[in-house]
Amino acid sequence: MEIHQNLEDIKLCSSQFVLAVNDTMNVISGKWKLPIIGTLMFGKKRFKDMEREIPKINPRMLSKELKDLEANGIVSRTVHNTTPVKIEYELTKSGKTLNKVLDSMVEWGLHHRQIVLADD
Amino acid sequence: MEIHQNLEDIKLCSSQFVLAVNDTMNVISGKWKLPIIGTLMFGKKRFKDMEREIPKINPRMLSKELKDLEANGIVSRTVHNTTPVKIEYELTKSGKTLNKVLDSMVEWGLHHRQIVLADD
DNA sequence: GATTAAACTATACTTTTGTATAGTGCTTAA
DNA sequence: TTAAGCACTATACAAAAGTATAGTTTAATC
Repeated sequence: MEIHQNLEDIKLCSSQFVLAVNDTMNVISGKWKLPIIGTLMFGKKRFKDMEREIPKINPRMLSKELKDLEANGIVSRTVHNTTPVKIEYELTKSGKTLNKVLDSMVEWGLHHRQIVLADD
Repeated sequence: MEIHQNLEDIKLCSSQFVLAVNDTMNVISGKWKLPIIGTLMFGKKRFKDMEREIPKINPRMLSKELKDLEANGIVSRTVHNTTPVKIEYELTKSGKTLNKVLDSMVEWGLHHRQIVLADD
């Protein structure tokens, strides 16, 4: 009986892990999410700034992805009550902690490149 | 002059980082890559085993993704000279080290969930 | 008064990704 | 000898993701 309970615990735990990985994947997958998160790592930005800084992105995609990132709690959008209004996007706390994931990806990517080159 | 050289170094370095992240993303993105890598984390598997273990995957996708992962040096395919032939897939060294990336994703995902739930 | 800038939105389209379903060639077990 | 298992492949299709291009609204600038 106890063994079964533990098995259930393990299943529950590993399914939590799967959910967590999926959450992370959803946040960073797609062609433009990482470039956007990347520029915001250097600080607040306005829409037009990002359009200029991210090569080849178009406003439709930028708008769509920013909404997505906002809905997922990665980016916050602030409207400043000036005339004309100034709108700024920045990473949330959660958004900033994504750098740990990115770091592990940089590390793996560099390491993997070395191995692949060594094999040829 | 030296300052310029350093700036160039920084650009070169950060572009290496971007390439590394992209490599990692390419390896894990798509609907089926992580489920496949996930089952192989528990050891060698045959095609049919994986088809059974990964819910809802179809053989076309499994075949396609395995080829992709093999081409990227994440999975190796071994043909055993028995009759009938037995084919086994397993993670390469590089494939196994992906667990570090996955761990960071689990950690971020769990953490992010807590924050999102706390905000509601 | 015309032009420019910010912050987007709308429409139509192409490409990529994934699904559904059936079929092939080989081998062994009933 | 018929059926069933393995390791896939083939074809057609649907859905998701991304692109191209133009247009809107509000305000500031020349």
